[in-house]
Amino acid sequence: MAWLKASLCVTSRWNLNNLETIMDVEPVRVRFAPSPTGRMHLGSARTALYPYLLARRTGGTFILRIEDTDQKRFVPGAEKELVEGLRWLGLNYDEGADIGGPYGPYRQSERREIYHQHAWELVEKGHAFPCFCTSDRLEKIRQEQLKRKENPRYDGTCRKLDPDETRHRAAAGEKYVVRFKMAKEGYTTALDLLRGAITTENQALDDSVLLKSDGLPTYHLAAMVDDHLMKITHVIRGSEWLSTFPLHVNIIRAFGWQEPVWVHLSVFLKPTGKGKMSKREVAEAIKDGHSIFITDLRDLGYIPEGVLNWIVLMGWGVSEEDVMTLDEMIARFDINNLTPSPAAINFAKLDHFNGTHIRALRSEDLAARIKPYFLQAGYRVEDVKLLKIVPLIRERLVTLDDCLPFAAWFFKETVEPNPAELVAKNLTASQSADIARKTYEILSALPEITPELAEPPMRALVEQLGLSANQVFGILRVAVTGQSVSPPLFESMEIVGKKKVLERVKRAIEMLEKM
RNA sequence: GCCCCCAUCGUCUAGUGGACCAGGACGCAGCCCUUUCAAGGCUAAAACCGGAGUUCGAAUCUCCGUGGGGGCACCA
Repeated sequence: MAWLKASLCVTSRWNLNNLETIMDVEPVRVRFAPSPTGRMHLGSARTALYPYLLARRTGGTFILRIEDTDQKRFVPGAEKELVEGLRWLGLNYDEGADIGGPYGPYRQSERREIYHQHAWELVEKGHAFPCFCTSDRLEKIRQEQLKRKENPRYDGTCRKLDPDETRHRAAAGEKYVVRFKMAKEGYTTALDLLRGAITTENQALDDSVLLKSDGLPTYHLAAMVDDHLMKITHVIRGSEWLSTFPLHVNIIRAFGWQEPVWVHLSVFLKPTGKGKMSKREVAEAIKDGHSIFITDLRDLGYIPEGVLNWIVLMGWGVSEEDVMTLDEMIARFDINNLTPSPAAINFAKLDHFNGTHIRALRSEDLAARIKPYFLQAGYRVEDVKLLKIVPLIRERLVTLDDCLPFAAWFFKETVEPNPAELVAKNLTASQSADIARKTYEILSALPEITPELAEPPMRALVEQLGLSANQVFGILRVAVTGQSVSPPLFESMEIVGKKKVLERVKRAIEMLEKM
């Protein structure tokens, strides 16, 4: 076990000031191995992110392997969504189901022969046995055991069968599964990087099925075989595998293989911290503009930088600066600093990180990212104009689609102010109309409308009328933008242009006069 | 029921026996800035699950409770 302990000290504790001087010892080979049985959610994204970071940190290899050995639960579009999600997040893999690699195939359904061979290797070695028990019989004894308040487990019937007899029955075409022959006595100790040694009594372990009667392997066999064949050095997976961890270690030892470093990640809990999110709660989150699904998050206007920063910190703590790009995460990541405790999802924090990363985007970048939202809403978008708008709305966006309420009006020929909103606070409609007329005079006298030219005379007007800037500018804002909340007024008017601004003020005057 | 894992502000976390009357972040509250909405700045409130041990000294180590999570399939 000494070698394992030594290999656990992969990195030293990082220090902000000498990041560059710290080098990890060995390039790792790590994998993200989802099963295409559902949608890609936050948990999957994080179980992909950590190995990705470790791979990039150590100059290693990140692999995507598809674990599709359950034909019953297979969901057609799932693999596509997985790949799409990873690409969107920027977690590019070096070897994988759709791109190949030296250890392929990377889709388990295409490796059937390999598992069959390995299952029988274990049988020949005396570590596994073919089992001919029917599901009906198994179910019956399970019920009986439950009735007797015993733990349901395989009763060992076929374990006692003569090896030659079983070989012949199997060869003759009789349906069978291959079960692992678990030691009946002693203990199994397995080492998890985050939790230390985990010891289990062997008698608590079952003779688990390795190869199903349809010829496909269970996870237990397939994952162990593939991790070995694909030379995986660190297995980073969800804590749902903790209970079968001893089994897996036993399988690897039965083959006589070297163990990888094991890291079992915690689960994500619902926002209250009590339990996992239910179907209903997932649906409610979506109504609220949030989601646990990666492609939903994308469609909701979240950016990969924000999502990544959010999930990377659910299970990994940094003491000070916590806003990071993917590259910064790579530079700072230390697998030894992951936390083993479950984390509650906090969407408010996602909003915070998303807004923060949006603000950090270069104007051209942000413009390119929000342009589709305007297009989709049916607006004609001129890039030059869009680029001028971006600095005005940048710090107001929490999600990309917030660009619509703030800036869609820029692309409209005319705006439709709500007459009631045109009336300034604590003033009458006719008083407001009067202010609007004075505003019109000031603005029309200007050669063009820029903040430098327009703001001083407008401030003077506010002063002269003895009103608040809020009252005077408010009328103008609603008149020009058609809404009471907008980007900064004078900068906005500059983009709209003098001609349109005057048209709109004129229209507002008319509306106010009619009230 | 049995097995395994986890436990620091409401939430994510820092903390690896003395540097901790516990640090950062989100959120919340107040103030400043301010043409709306934001952003930004400042300030505040807010935690070591409980009980026994070990030790000169415990958030940190051990045990027992309690709470939470995961598993007990020819699912992953």
